[in-house]
Amino acid sequence: MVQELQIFQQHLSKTGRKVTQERIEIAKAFLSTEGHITADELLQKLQRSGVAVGRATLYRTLAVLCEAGLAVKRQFDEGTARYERLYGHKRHDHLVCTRCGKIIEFESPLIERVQQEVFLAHDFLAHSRRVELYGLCKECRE
Amino acid sequence: MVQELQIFQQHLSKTGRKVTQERIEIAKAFLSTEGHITADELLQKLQRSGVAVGRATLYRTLAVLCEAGLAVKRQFDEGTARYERLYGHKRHDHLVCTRCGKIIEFESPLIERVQQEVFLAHDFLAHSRRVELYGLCKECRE
DNA sequence: CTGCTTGCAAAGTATTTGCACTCTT
DNA sequence: AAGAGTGCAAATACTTTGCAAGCAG
Repeated sequence: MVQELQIFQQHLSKTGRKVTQERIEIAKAFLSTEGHITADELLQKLQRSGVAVGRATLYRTLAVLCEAGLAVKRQFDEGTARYERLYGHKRHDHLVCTRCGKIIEFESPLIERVQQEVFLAHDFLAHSRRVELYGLCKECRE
Repeated sequence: MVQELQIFQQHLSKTGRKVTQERIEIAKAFLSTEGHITADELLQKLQRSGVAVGRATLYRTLAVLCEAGLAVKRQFDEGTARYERLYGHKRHDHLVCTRCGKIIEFESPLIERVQQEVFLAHDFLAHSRRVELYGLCKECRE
């Protein structure tokens, strides 16, 4: 996380932005999170640690984190976006339990191949993908 | 489409709902659409044909169409939901151009297999999936 | 006639933006 | 000191809901 924080600060400077207390606090809170967090959850996490930042600043900083390549914004099938750490994480896809909301990450070399074939077949220049499998986890079936 | 309309009417009756003019008009407009339409696009389509229904009714009817298994609601990476016809359509996935927004449907038996393997490996009961590949189409690269 | 439906307008979410004030650089 | 950044509140975008009036069964 230390390394990510440095990247973040460098990114701020490099893009002519200022390294503010708020941005650092938000970045720290986000970078000490595993999994997939919503803006609101992150705000609550900050408030619990006694840090009070405005919602606007939160959203603005999350956008910068994405820009810096440290986060990705994802829309699962709720109405709300979730943010996921990117740095040092392997490319992966998601398995989601439709009852309890649990999200499991998985990797599949086979999907990589399918992806390439489809892009090739339709003459697309690959950019990214989103693969989500929805089902019921073991616990939720009991 | 005739068949789908019948299914819709049956579903309405079966669930103790009324077969109203509005519902029929909305269903007709939706079922005569190929591809992936937003609520707003559908509303405009209706207005162009001289049918004036309220937004609320539109949303309510789309929900019933989904319930009846004739439509699916999908969130692509915009903020807006899109509705897709389901009846008689093969299971497929989507290839999306990030510049022009074009959506191409494709099928891949290989993905079916990957899906089953992942569900098995994590002991999930399969429900559905969402696979979207994002890239630049040929036209948008020129 | 009963009560589900409709359309309007108001309320909800999630996120963005304008603006006066504050803090990095 | 200059101007980017902050928080608030208002604005936006999409969707849902309460309610009085309308229409299907």
